[in-house]
Amino acid sequence: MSKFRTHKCNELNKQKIGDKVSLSGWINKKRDHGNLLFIDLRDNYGITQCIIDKENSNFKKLEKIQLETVIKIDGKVVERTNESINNDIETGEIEVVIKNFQVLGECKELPLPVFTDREYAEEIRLKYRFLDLRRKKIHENIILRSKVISFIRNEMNKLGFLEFQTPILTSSSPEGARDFLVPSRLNPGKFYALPQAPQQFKQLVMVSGFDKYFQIAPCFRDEDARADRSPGEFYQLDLEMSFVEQEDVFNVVEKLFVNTFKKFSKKELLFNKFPKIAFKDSMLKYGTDKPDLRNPLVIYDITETFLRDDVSFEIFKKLVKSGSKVRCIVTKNTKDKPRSFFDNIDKWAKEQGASGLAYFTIEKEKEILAKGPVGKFFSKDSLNEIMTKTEAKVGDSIFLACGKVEEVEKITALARDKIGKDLGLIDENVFAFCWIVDYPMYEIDNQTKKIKFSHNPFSMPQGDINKINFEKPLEILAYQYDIVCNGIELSSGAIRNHIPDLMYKLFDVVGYSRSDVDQKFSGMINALSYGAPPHGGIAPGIDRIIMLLANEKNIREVTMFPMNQNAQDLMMNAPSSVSENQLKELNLSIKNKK
RNA sequence: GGGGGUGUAGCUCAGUUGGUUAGAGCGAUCGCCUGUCACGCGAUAGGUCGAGGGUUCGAGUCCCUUCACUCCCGCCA
Repeated sequence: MSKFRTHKCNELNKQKIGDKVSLSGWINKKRDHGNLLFIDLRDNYGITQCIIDKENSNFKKLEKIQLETVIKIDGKVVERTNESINNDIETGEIEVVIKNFQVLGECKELPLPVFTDREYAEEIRLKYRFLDLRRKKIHENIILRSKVISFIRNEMNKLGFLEFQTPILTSSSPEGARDFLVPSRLNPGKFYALPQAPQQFKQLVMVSGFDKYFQIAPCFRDEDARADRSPGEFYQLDLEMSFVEQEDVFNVVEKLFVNTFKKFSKKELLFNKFPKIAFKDSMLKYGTDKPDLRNPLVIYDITETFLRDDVSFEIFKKLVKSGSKVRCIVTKNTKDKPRSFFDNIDKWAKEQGASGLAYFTIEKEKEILAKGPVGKFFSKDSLNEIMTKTEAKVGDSIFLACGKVEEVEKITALARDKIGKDLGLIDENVFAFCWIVDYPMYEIDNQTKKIKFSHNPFSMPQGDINKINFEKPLEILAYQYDIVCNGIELSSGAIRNHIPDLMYKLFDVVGYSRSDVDQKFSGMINALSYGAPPHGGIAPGIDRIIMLLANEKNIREVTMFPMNQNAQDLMMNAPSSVSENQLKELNLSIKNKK
């Protein structure tokens, strides 16, 4: 028997009435009636109400004890009267009459309350994370995280995947995010980099003949944080398979997701078979490559209508002539919405940095006409054209944006979310998964105007590899895919290019010479030259999966010890200064101390 | 790097048009209370109004600068 307890705080019930028991835990709450004291004792498993009265010599001491003190109590289980049963807790039919108690861990005055559902400032939560983590919701989130990871691990094992660890200290890679660097003591002036993902290693695992690999892999990227993006580090379910095509990866991952989400959430899956949307179509219909498919709104391109002579919307017409696009969103049956509904959206769009959203409502009097600030610019025939293109009906409204393709995609994507939410079109009780496929191999870098890899440089281009037209690189598609759920990008993956010659040609397009490639990716390119199997994989983000399952909007709510937005750990005081001696050993000196 | 929001007691927040000694709830301390489960009642302590500067007879409130936290843009193959 344990020195500290005979039962956990969720275990006692009517069957145990009369038993002498010991419990250990935190004092969650006290209710002091002067001559009678209730103590809610909490541990990881639950809460048990303990009770003591003034007849007991321990009464005065317990009355004074701080909340969150860790104590052990010895006592007897007694039945509660019918009126005093508490159905909110598992042990609500009984209580423990305290005989003796012992303080196991004292508690100073609390900097933040543990027993409350109230939200409080992030800063104090992070500094006292160990207290914050005692609170119900986040405590449960972290337990959920453990269970999900354990479930995934088990599923992967069942599917024949082998779990391997790959190095944490590795080399800096020229592509992608900013690296975290670690100075090498034994190699002065040189640095390791923490892996942004075990990308090259997992491919090497395939070349090494292990066939199916996975890992709950820590990934490190020195980029700025967002609500759904931890600064610094996060976890991926990294996986890779040999002798597979895109569909084979899809089948494995889709099953895994369906099983995981059905097991850990009450929400319905909108699609058991995830729809596949080509990148190009997604950009057109949703303005983004991470569409929220819970939202029924769709974006239409009606640029051509603005070339008509009977459309007199001169601002847009002028822009269209200089290459701009007009995209629109149709809202069903909104003709009776108040003017403020439309104006709010226009105002909101301006706050997003767009020039606003024009709108009109289609009505029918003698004939079809458009009402609203820009309605007068449209003829009957032009409206009919728009109605055909967009399947809009009388009574529907149309929100219009005009601009360069990227601008118009961005604002319509945001507007689609905004209008969907405003109109209550989004079902919060479903998960809508989809695959985004057929990513382009390359894109134009907006800053440098040069061509660059749009995703992973190791992806396999689509089509006959002997007939790829390297003269038109922007037209080359890759076997590159993402999983998106409810507008959140959960994973991206690819079938890899395992053919060195092809790799050189693809890198040549972005200006890497053969020797550049040999140098920067020596491990990879060398390995691919010694008999590499065709292979591919994907890497779903664990933290975001847990976010969805826990119904949280912020990744810190599912991360045990997160850093703040400035990548500082307020509890451990990281990052911190180091001694001169440490710097000296590493051959480093700090240039500007501030 | 840029934009928005927030910053008042240990915690969560209120504080009107610039006007007396800056308030409430929770927590803390002290007292009362034997059936609560957000127990109740009474009292006490607790404040660099994030910091600095300015306007003013007078600033928590207005202006400027700055710091911290947060959300977004950039960034994240």
